Amino acid sequence: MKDTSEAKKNQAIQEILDAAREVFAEVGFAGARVDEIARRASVNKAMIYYRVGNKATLYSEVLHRTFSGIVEKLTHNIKSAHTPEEKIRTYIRTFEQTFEQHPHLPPIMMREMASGGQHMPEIVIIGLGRILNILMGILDEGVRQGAFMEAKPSILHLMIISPMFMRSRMELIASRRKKHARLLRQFDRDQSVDIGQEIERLVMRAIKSD
Amino acid sequence: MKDTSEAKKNQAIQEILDAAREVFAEVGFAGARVDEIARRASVNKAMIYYRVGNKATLYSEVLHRTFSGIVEKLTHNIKSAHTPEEKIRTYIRTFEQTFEQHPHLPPIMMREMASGGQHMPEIVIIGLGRILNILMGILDEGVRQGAFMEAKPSILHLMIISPMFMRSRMELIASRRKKHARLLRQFDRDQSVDIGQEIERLVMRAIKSD
Amino acid sequence: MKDTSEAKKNQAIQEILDAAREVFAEVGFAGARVDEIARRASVNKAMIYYRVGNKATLYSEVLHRTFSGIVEKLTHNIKSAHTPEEKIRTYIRTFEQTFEQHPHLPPIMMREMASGGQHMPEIVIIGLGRILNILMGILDEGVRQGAFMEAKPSILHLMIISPMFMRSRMELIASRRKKHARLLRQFDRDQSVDIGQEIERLVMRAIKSD
Amino acid sequence: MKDTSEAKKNQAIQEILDAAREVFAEVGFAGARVDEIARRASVNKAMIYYRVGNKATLYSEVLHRTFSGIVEKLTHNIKSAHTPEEKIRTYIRTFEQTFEQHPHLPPIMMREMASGGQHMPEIVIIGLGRILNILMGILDEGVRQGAFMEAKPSILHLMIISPMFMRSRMELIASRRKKHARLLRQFDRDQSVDIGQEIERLVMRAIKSD
DNA sequence: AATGAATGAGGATTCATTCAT
DNA sequence: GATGAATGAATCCTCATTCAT
Repeated sequence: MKDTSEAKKNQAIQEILDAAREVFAEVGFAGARVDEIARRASVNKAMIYYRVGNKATLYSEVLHRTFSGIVEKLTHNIKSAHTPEEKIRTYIRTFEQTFEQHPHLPPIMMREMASGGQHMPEIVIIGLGRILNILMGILDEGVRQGAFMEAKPSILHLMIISPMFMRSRMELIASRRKKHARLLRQFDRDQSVDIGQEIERLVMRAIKSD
Repeated sequence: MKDTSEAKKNQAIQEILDAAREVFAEVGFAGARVDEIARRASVNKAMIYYRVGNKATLYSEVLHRTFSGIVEKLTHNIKSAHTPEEKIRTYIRTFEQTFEQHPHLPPIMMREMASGGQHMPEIVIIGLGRILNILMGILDEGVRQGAFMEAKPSILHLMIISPMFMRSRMELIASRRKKHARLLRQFDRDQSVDIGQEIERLVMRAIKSD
Repeated sequence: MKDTSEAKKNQAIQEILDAAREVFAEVGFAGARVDEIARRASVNKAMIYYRVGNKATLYSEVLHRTFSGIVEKLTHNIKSAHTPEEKIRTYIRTFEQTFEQHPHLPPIMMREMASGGQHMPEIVIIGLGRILNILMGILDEGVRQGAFMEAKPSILHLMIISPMFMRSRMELIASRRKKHARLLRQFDRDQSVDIGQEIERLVMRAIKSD
Repeated sequence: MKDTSEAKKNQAIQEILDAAREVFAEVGFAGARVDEIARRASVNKAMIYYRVGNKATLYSEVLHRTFSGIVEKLTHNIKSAHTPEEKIRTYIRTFEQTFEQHPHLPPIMMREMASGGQHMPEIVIIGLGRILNILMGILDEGVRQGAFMEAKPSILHLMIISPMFMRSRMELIASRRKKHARLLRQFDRDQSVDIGQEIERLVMRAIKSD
């Protein structure tokens, strides 16, 4: 009995947060309407306040859930890689998979960055620090082994991550602007390529020692 | 007389658009308040409607002005470069300079991308096409001359542009979160480096033929 | 068995009404929150509706219990007094004691008066009539015996009762406004005096025949 | 031109504040509806926010205006009185007149007192201090001249003021409860008397030295 | 009997936009 | 032409009350 009601409650919360995530991803915090979130979650608007809280709480909760687990996944995946090169490839592919599985993450993150991370919970900042630490570790290891040239981890990180962010959005734009199909032909041609693969290829060439 | 009033009128419009650009850059379209724009432009709110139009018009106008001229500048700069390598370097540096001169451009662009380019005027899409064409031209030329490996222009473009977008935001976040200074130490260490230079170095290594 | 459950039920009702009285005294009917009452009574909110009824019922019930018994107590106390003077003194002291024992009564009464007695149950009006009748009886007796001057019972009643109401509130205000301690020094000096005693003294002087 | 618009603006503010005062007097802060205030002021609801501010500001403004000027009026009136006895009479009559002219004052004040003066602006507290100072001065003067007995000013003040507060409410209740006319006969009989006069009579007897 | 869940009906406040002069 | 005034339409949030078990 208790299990059922507990589960039902959690499901309601989950549905609310899913809807919220969707809406925040589409239109951002300021553009989001609590009514719309309620509609998509198929719950009464007051339910949102009852279960989760106000719009700001809703947003924090979404951010929190959106970014949690990434570092753990990354750490875990990299453990199975042995050489620095393999680790970099894993690094890239892990992010690629993450964004594929969580397509709402890039727009939310991009908007957060655009607004100077005003709502970004501490944990995300800390997570970012840990991610960069991991990358730095890999790069240092590679340099020590004579496999890599030196490279600035934060910039390399951005060269890996942000094209993926942008790419997912480019595809959305292209799909919405049939009218500009011809203009975006170049993109379309490239769309066939796996972005992760291309980034991997270029990054490896960029950092491998000669 | 007419000149004076015409000039005054244009100056008012300019001030409105400058204020609008600032506000849109900071908080996005949905977060922007017409009152705030009026306040920053030191004009009466009704003046905005009288001279420019409603919020949506204001935004289009800002987008239009924000992205105009970029292609021309790029084309012009690249003309002075001779080898494909020099042209790529110019390509990178031109964007770097553009973002330095127009710091509001990255947040606006990022939000636009996040929202699927809903408000993006046609001219921006077209401009993007032209930019990619330029890059494609340089790459093809490089390949023909045996200087470059093949590379997907759209992804390469994103690897150049988007780290610059993100980087400017990272700095903002770091400056606002003194508390996380230690966590962002890695960034700080890198902040001393010129991002354009590092991107240039990595990109050149990535695409140069062995 | 039945006794226990009956007792438990009554205790729940009592706790609800105590909490309600407290809340209504603090913030009035419109300001009271059913949630808050439930919280203070340590019962489930639905319990209030189940056991007592809606907010209005809750309030009537509180008013009813708050004012019940006063007339009886007054009648009873005055029975032990013999001379009109003693009776007046008893009248004053009985109210003083009542307000000491039921500190929530003055604020509730004051708000009721402020709102024109909209929620005042009939019984309170009737009780007031009886109280005034008692006072009138005492005064008439005193006049007949040559002990008192004539005086309007309703005004005399107010001169006795309402300063007590106000005084209890003044003390609350003074205790909350440490900042104005100096300004309220006059009050503080007087706070040491027993208000009942001072009222008694003044009232007796006012009505005693020369 | 400017005069007209300025006057019109002030009139709008005045009408809003008048309506607010009325509503706050009737149902208190928590019970007041901004919609209702707008309706009574015959202005658009947004106008209230534009001209005055939110509900809390509205209330402060009302309190401020309600209590301002009382001390000045009292001081002024008492200046024309010469003997301490005359001064006390003037004291009483001034309050009586004030409450007659501002019938909304008692309910607002009573509710404020009931709620522990939470919204009471500093100026009201200060004003109260000044009023008590005045009364204390009169009493001291009377005692020095051998005209008065000693009496606690704060209690005497309450014996003067609070019956007036209550009396005005009693009349309202009686007028609303035709049903209890018979029960309130005692009041009705007294209603013919001027309360100020009766208070004056009783207070003078109470404090005059024998 | 008891209670966690759910919600309709407000209620305060905001804001883009228009009006009137 | 320029602007203070005015407002309708949201939009967030609350709260008394009812429901379902």
